[in-house]
Amino acid sequence: MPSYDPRRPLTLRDVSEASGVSEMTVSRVLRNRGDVSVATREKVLKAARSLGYVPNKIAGALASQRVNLVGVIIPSLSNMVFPEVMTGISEVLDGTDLQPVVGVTNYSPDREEKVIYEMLSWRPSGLIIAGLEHTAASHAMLAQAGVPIVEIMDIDGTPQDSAVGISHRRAGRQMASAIVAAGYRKIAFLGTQMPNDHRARKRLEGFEEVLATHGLTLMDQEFYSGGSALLKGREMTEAVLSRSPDVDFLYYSNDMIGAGGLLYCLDKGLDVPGKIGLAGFNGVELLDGISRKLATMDACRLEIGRRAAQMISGKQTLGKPAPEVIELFPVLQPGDTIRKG
Amino acid sequence: MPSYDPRRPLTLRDVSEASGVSEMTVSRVLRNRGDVSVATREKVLKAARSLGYVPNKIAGALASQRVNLVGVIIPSLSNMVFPEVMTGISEVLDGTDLQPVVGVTNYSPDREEKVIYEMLSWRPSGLIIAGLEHTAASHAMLAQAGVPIVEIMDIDGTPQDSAVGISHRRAGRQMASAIVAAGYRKIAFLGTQMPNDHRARKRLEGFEEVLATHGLTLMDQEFYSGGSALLKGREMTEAVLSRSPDVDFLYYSNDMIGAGGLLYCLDKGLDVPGKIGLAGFNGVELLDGISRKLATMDACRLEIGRRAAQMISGKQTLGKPAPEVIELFPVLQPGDTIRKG
DNA sequence: TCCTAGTCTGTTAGCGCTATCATAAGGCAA
DNA sequence: TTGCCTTATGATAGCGCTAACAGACTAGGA
Repeated sequence: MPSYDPRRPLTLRDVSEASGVSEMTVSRVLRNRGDVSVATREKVLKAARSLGYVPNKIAGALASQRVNLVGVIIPSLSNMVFPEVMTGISEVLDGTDLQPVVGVTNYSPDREEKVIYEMLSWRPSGLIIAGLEHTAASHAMLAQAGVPIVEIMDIDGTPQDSAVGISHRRAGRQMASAIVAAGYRKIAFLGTQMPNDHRARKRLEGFEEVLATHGLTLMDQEFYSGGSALLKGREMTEAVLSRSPDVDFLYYSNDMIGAGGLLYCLDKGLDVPGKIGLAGFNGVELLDGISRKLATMDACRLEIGRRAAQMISGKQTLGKPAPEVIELFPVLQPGDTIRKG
Repeated sequence: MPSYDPRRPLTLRDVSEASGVSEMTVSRVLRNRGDVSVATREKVLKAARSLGYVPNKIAGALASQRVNLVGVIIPSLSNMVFPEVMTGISEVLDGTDLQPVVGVTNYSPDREEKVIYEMLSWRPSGLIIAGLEHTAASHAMLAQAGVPIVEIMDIDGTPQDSAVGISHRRAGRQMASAIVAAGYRKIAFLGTQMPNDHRARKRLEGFEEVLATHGLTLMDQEFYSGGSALLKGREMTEAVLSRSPDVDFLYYSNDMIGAGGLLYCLDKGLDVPGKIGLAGFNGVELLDGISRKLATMDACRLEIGRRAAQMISGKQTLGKPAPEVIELFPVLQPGDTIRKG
């Protein structure tokens, strides 16, 4: 057991003195860089271990001008979508020397601005950020950051630098086409009351666009914010069905509220998908345990995370990274809640 | 718009030159520290803004020996429990100048060791870490870190420094008592196959302890790992019920699989809670939308997060922090799946 | 007048590392 | 032997900021 004063933090110098070599050599051993003889290496490692030395990355980063951190800025951790993106990112970064650091904005542009500022002040090697819509100040910071920026989830717009995502507008259109093709006509939308959830908004826009080409409009709409999504889905569904009893399709902005609605319909003994159809969005695996499978579209979250991480880690080595936009294509999963054509 | 070479990152010196004052004064303005005349302050802020300067916290942290980061080390983000802890932590830290940084261990002790090392190498102001069980090396690092450490979720054991949590053993005992009191006797356990989920293990130990005092043992057990929890709950329940048809109670290690089991029982038209009772653990609000409410115990996650953050931020100011252990007491929520006494 | 106190700004010296170059020691061909 | 390369280690000079102190100036009391 080492005897040291815990109030004086250990530095390279302590390890250097304990092992009888210069600080530089200790640094080389600890980073596996440069030629060090086997004997010296062992000696240093032994000393470092017995002291319980943990290198100070603050100092290391300042000296080397390199920080092995990748900032990841997302709106929320509590719905199931972003943890899965994180999984994809971690999966890829685990094979590099980069580390993700998460910042959460709660769908607030102001908060996003602060998080970007905070992140950039640590001079990360790259930034992965959800969405294409940011405040003017945020855009300015991203533009001047001097590191690769990858905007994820959405590609309906102009990326700052690179982007990986799906077209939510197209996703909305696809779902509308499928619903109309299945013969549903009296369609209601149930979604979040979030002015800053641009992706949900774009899906709805695409959705209504297609309805319009068929001479249709939404028969009813219902919005919520906060609370347990499953429960909200149930409540909203009840509200819509009592207000507009002849609705024959419920389009939800996400799978969680869709599942709540589905459970409600099943409880009420409604004929799903005969008399009434339902669809959500996201492909939340979590919900696989429900007896009837909700129609949905996979948002390619895992793949988006992977690609984004690859872009950042790939650009590490190169000098002048070329902006790149990758579009992924979600697949409609009709499940058991849309009538078969 | 500023015209600058994006390859040369901005420093305090650039702002200093642009505004005609010393770097020190710029630093003071940007940190709101010390006396600076209003005129100078404006001048500096204007220059900083127009250049798009973002301070370099790496250098600042090294110089001031202070890092406004709190490391939060948790096993997973994909079940609902830790995001809620994070919410509690953020809620409190938002009122301070501290910032949480998350590390995820995936329930692996080795990975936890690496994450601790990585975190400590950034010299955070404090560390919040889930659980009391760590590798020897992890314990050594925590002991020598020289910053406040708060172990959360669990208090059945000896904390390194401070701790906030519940007694999972007691929680298991409470649930067993309630189940036995309601007259159930043929009890099965369904849980995760994770040797490192110590909290689930402790709950089961407490549970079996009480059964034993009533001359009972578990009639059947079923374990799973990975996959959609809701679906696994369904499958495991089916397996148990077909293997042990006269089981009259299903105790799940978490609410998600419990909910899967509940949906299965309801689909099969079983008499819940008459013929068969169910209970989970966690108080996952997410599941409120299911028509029948699963018996559970709230794990006080939000409160744990809040308290832990308070302990860290409180210890910021004081010199020698006193270790502190806070026990919270979960409340049994009988829901609709345990017979009324 | 001096002296003190208060307000503002600048100078100096690091923080704990790493890049870079310098040096020392050994090996080996000519 | 010389010369030159290779391997192993050390010395020096920062990285971009901030703590701590030093100074310049103003105001006001004796």
